[in-house]
Amino acid sequence: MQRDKLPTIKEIAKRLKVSTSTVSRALHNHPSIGYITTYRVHKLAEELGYEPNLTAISFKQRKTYTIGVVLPNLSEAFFSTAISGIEDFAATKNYNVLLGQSLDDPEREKRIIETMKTHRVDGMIVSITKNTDNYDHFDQLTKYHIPIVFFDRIPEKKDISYVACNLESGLLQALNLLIEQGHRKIGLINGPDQLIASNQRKETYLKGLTDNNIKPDEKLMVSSSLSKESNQQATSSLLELKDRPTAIITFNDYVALDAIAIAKKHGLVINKDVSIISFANLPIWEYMDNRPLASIEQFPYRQGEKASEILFSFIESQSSTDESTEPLSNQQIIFDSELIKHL
Amino acid sequence: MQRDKLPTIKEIAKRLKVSTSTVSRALHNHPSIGYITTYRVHKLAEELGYEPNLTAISFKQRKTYTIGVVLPNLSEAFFSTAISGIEDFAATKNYNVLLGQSLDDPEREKRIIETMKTHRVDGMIVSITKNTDNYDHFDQLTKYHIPIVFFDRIPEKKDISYVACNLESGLLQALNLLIEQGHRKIGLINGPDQLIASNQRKETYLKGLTDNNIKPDEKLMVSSSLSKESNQQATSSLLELKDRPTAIITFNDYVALDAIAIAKKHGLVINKDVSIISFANLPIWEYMDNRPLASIEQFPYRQGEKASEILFSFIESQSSTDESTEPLSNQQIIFDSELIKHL
DNA sequence: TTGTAGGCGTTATCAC
DNA sequence: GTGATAACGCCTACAA
Repeated sequence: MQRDKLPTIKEIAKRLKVSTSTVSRALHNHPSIGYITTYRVHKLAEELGYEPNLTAISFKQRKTYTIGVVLPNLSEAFFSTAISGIEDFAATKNYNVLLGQSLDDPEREKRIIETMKTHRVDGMIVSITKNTDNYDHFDQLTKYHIPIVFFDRIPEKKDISYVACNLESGLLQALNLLIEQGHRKIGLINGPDQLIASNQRKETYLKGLTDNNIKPDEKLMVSSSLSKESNQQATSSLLELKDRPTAIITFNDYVALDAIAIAKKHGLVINKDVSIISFANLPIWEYMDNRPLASIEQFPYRQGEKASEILFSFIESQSSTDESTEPLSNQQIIFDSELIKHL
Repeated sequence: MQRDKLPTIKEIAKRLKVSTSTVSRALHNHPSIGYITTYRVHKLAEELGYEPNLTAISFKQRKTYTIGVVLPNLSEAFFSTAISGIEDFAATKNYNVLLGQSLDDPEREKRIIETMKTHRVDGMIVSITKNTDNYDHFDQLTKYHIPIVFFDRIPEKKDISYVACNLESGLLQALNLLIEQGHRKIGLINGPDQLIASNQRKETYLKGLTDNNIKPDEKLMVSSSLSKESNQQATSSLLELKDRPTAIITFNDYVALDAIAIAKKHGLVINKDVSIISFANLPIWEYMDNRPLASIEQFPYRQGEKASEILFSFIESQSSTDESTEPLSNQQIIFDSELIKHL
């Protein structure tokens, strides 16, 4: 009962009184198999409702037709959009996507990577945890020849492939826009110091100001741990300066939400008394009344697509029988962020 | 090079001059294996960095330790939250999650279901497409003894397991709240007629009104295809009635966003001139100035958890060797929605 | 054009 | 306690 056998290649072979290899080849339309045989096999397969057993194929071929995707958090629009891009691309290759959420917990991340490794995924796309500082579990993957493409949150490590977004372009556009509009005191609410993302923002911010002959003011640069309270406090500290900024650039949209709320509490009118520009992760600013002047867009969907594209180039090169081709070298793709104004 | 062999049970056996069966048993701490042997096996396995090959195990055991999850759209907060619940639960069982997005395209849904079937997932959680009207691909799953739990968007079909949310409770609370506040002309912007979800809303709406001795007014009930334009048009049609509603209940938050925008264009003050209540799918109303008075919450995370729980009860009952236990019967769980006021 | 046979890594059923 | 062996479903040299 439990074991009412599903049709297999063997079954078809038996009924047709041919060998399993013939059936296998016929099903793959191997040219060496005669037309009639091929036809009969296909026909019977159809009748029996035969479907190849991928677990057997995976086992035999050492390929699972599955990629693993590990992201910090699916509930962030940035990541859920990215995974759409990944999933779409994988679908075109007839691949499935094994999903894991690290929830920014390095231990959990490690566990996920490991179970995906035992699943023998053909490749992985990973956006690391905020706190990942040990990359051993990633190195382990090379042992299994599992290619990995990092994405957005990438480790500080040489010889890896990744897709990320260059915050510089968008941020410089943002600064230019603000400066054009006459702003001279432009604040920055940055993220935690240990994040690369924070450093990038800070450096570009400094560069953008000095390029425009504005002397950066230490007091205008604050950090937030990205909790709501911290965001609010950072905003307050800026707005309560006796020489308060007339524009603020925030680490991301969530910070912007809190900043906007606090600014309003201070009786300020958004984008009039204080202009806000932030790094995009929300899809619905258009619906909000008090929204940033503009967002620095990072194109998560396209990034996801691109990461998949690179990953599949590895996967496909691996399975190419051509032994002579040398291994593909790592690729680092950096998208330019872009300033999108909210009208 | 390509084939630098990974350590296997066989390798360990050879080195230790024992049989593979001994190694296998030792690794599982089988009681019949001597303490010393067990120890030596574990030690060598560790040294070699042995890791079980799940593809082989899946093949042999007819279990993949993977569940498939098919959702219409990950970029909707409702679903991305739900999948968190599913993923968390699966993780406790050491299961992986194979993800597919149907994007509300029945063809795509069918394809996903099929590839998951060939992957031999141990079970599936599915929220069907808006347009799914053929359930053959689901029936196919029973052939492979793949249990399936439907979730939120469930097919009209007997003998299935599902987890869904009873909209009635929350919607009645919403109506009561509005009526308490003195509203008598309460509009409904519903979704497409063919959706069960729309019918449920409509029926409950009618019931809520009549229970409160308010005679439903056909003109106050409109439908939207859920596109932005359609939402706007539906809202306008309500607001331009000479006897316009003083409160509107919308099909979901996205409709509410459009409705609010249009209401403002009509010069109305939200929740003063016209109160809005909607079915929740957005996480960030708290940041918005013009937000609904309240949302009808459907607890996606908990629903996802519950769906997983049911699914795993099936999965685990299947693998129980006890032949005598009769198959678990289907379960239908219905959560109560709840009205959450936005202060 | 088709068949034979071996093997992928693991577990399970017998034996001993 | 431990070992031999078959089996899971499929693919692929190698033969014929």
